[in-house]
Amino acid sequence: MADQRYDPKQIEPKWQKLWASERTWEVSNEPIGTDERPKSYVLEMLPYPSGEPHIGHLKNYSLGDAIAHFHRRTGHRVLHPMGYDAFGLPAENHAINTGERPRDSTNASIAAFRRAFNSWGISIDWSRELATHEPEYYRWTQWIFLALYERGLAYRKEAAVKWCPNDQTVLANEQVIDGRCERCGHLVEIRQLEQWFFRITDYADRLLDDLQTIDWPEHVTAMQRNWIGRSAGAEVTFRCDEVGIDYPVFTTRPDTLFGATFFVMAPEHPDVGRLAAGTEYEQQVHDYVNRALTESVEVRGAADKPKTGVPLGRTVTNPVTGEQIPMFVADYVLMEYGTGAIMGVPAHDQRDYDFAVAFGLEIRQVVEPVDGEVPEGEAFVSHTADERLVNSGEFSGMDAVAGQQAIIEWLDREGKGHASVNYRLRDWLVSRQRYWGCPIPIIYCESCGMVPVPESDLPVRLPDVDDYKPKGRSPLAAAEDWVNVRCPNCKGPARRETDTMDTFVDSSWYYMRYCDPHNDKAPWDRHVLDSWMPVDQYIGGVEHAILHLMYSRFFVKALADMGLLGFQEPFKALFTQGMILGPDGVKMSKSAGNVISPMPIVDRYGADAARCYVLFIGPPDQDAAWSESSLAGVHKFLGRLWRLGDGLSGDAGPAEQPAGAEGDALTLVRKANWAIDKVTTGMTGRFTFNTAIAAIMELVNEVYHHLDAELGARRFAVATAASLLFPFAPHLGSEVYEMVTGQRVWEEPWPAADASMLQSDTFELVCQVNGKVRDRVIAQSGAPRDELERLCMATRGVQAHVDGHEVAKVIVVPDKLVNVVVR
RNA sequence: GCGGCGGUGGUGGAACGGUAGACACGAUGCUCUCAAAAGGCAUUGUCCGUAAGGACGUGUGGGUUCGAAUCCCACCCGCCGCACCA
Repeated sequence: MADQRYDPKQIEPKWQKLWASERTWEVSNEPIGTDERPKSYVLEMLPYPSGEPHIGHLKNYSLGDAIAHFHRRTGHRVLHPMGYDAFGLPAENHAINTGERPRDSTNASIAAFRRAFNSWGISIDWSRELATHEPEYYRWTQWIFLALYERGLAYRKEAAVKWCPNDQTVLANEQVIDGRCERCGHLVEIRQLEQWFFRITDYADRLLDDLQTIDWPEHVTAMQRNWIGRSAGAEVTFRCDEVGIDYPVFTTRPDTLFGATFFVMAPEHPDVGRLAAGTEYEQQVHDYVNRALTESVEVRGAADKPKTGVPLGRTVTNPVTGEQIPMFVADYVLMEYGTGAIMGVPAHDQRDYDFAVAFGLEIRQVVEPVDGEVPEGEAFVSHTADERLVNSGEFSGMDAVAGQQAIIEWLDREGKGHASVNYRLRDWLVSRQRYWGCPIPIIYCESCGMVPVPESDLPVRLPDVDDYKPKGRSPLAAAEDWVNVRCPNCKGPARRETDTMDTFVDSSWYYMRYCDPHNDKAPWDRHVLDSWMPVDQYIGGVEHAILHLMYSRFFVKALADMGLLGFQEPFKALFTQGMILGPDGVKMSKSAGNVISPMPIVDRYGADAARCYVLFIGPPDQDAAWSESSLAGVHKFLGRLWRLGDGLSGDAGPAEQPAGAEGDALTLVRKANWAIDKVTTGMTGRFTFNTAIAAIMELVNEVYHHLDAELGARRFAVATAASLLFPFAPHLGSEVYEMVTGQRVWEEPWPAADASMLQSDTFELVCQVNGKVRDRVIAQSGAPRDELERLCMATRGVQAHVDGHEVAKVIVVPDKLVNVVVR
């Protein structure tokens, strides 16, 4: 072979320049003439520009780019854009620490990402690039906020909200992990504050039901189902005659209503003080409530916390038994779920059981298994049709499922309750007391009250400030020139809203802006939007399973209801990539000291090797540890392909499959077609790029083993390898394809496997005795069953194990194996 | 506790119910070379055996089947999400 070497530093910039100057990956919103190719929108989650890109970005965009290239070459008009999720706390904290303005550090990081994407050769339509911190973008974020506001989907309300004392801002429920701030890890406090919310709970049912219409990984839809937390049951009214008030409770087990022997309210319930007033427990209740309110989210929420509580000194009426049952206040009841009060059914709820034991309350069994025992010392919580109601008046004897229905109907007739559904999902808290975010376009007027900024005044620009330090209110509040405005209505003195939006608002619609990125009349033209959306393949990390992916679904549904778009789901298919762990198998982090940066890797081995390696490392949806030696192996493989191409470069010609190939040539032609089939299958569905690349390696190995095969066959095999490799290693794929054929590989259609070449004339017949392989023999493809049986029985290995035994049965699987069953 | 995912050589991982371990890393040997780098070729699940060959092997225990890593049941272990949600 020639003594030249594969040199990515020569090859990669050459192709990058060509693609940039020819704007190869740009796609028009108005296809010219007779372009009737189907559209395909391939999108990776946009990066958050903070510092330099890391190895996870390389994997994310290598995955998406491979899919985009495959779709292009299989006849699609592919939209594959890029942008930056530019607002956010890290840039602001960086500013507090260093004094560097968020805008400057963010723009520097964006430049680093742009450089990286170019040096990796990602096929991006750069004409659609956007960043969420630019007024041209956030003008429309504000516009959407106001559209939600007009329809009552954005509202301001005082509520008990989660507050991070370190970041000095409120957080959405979704941003609190185990009682701690997801960003900084500080314990979160509860504060009673007036804040902005989006009414996502209005969409709970649709967000749940429509999960069935999208092709997402099971674990992600499961997480969303879980998070929405829909429970069906009943609302049942318990009346407190002493004060003359009805207290509804929510229960998923109305069939156990006859077993409700006490009643519990959350410490935050507004009636707790009034109910206890004048009773012997007044002081105790007061103290208990105060203590509960000051407890941290983490302590209060601990599942194994012993049950505590205080009697209220009052009773309510159990609506089915008519009994007076005692009322309590206890912190295991949460104000934010259901009605903030529960019926206590100790026999059939473990928490109620624990409470009843602690307070010596009656435990009354009202459901029993048809056969089997009720467990001792714990609640019997099972709920199936194999269980019967007992001690339940007219409902006794019914099975638990039917009994539940019957009791709901009875409650409905008597006006004491009705079927009801509850959700765990809370409304999305979107306001933040921080600087580096999209300003909320609302003005507070002394006489007109809350006034939306008129559309003609958008965007409300984020002003420059000098002090980013959080002080419990937005740093914007100090920008007096900006804050003080005239009321758009009455022209009187007014003040701007100084909170900014959660950055998840920005990223809830960016994928739509890509479709019509330069529109300055509207966030998008609906016809253009509907022609590209929904995203056909979305690719990103699983860490957004709930936050970004649910907020975006909510946005699309809300905007669809306004007639602004004509689809119900933003992301038709989702792929969640696994993480790349450090060489030690531990998640990469500065503290673990195991961070692998993509830039030196690309510099040393080339972008193609880096891209192929992160795809070859394992199934792309699974985590995998970094291995430099495996990366070197991939680099070696690329060099092997390059040398084959180099060797054929003097004989460049069409890469057609040679007709009538025989011997070595036929072997190569078959292997090439086998690889086409393998790679094509791997590109669809599960994205098994690791095995696709392995198939190309096999093809390349096969060429090395048949270097004497005739030129046409070698050229076909090498060109095919380059063509198949192109989505993973676009520079080398282009280089080798050009060396061998003189053509541009990305302008070639994706190769189609020749079905007649996928099967050979003969095959190796596996000969088993009692399911164990005892021999192998070459047989003609398509040979009849009796012929295969005869061949198998004649082998030495089979005879040795059949000898002296009675043949009970022979199983023949044509073109595969024969299994002789002996006794 | 609820929901989801996983457990295969020294390592990463392959395997429509049909040859377990493709491909790659690592290791060993050979080769090219004055030499090295780089390359090429070969071997490589474990155990017994010089070999032919055999036995054992996909977390554990059962089951279905001519045949199970794959399907079913019961467990064990690990990871992820949710969780005093009534």
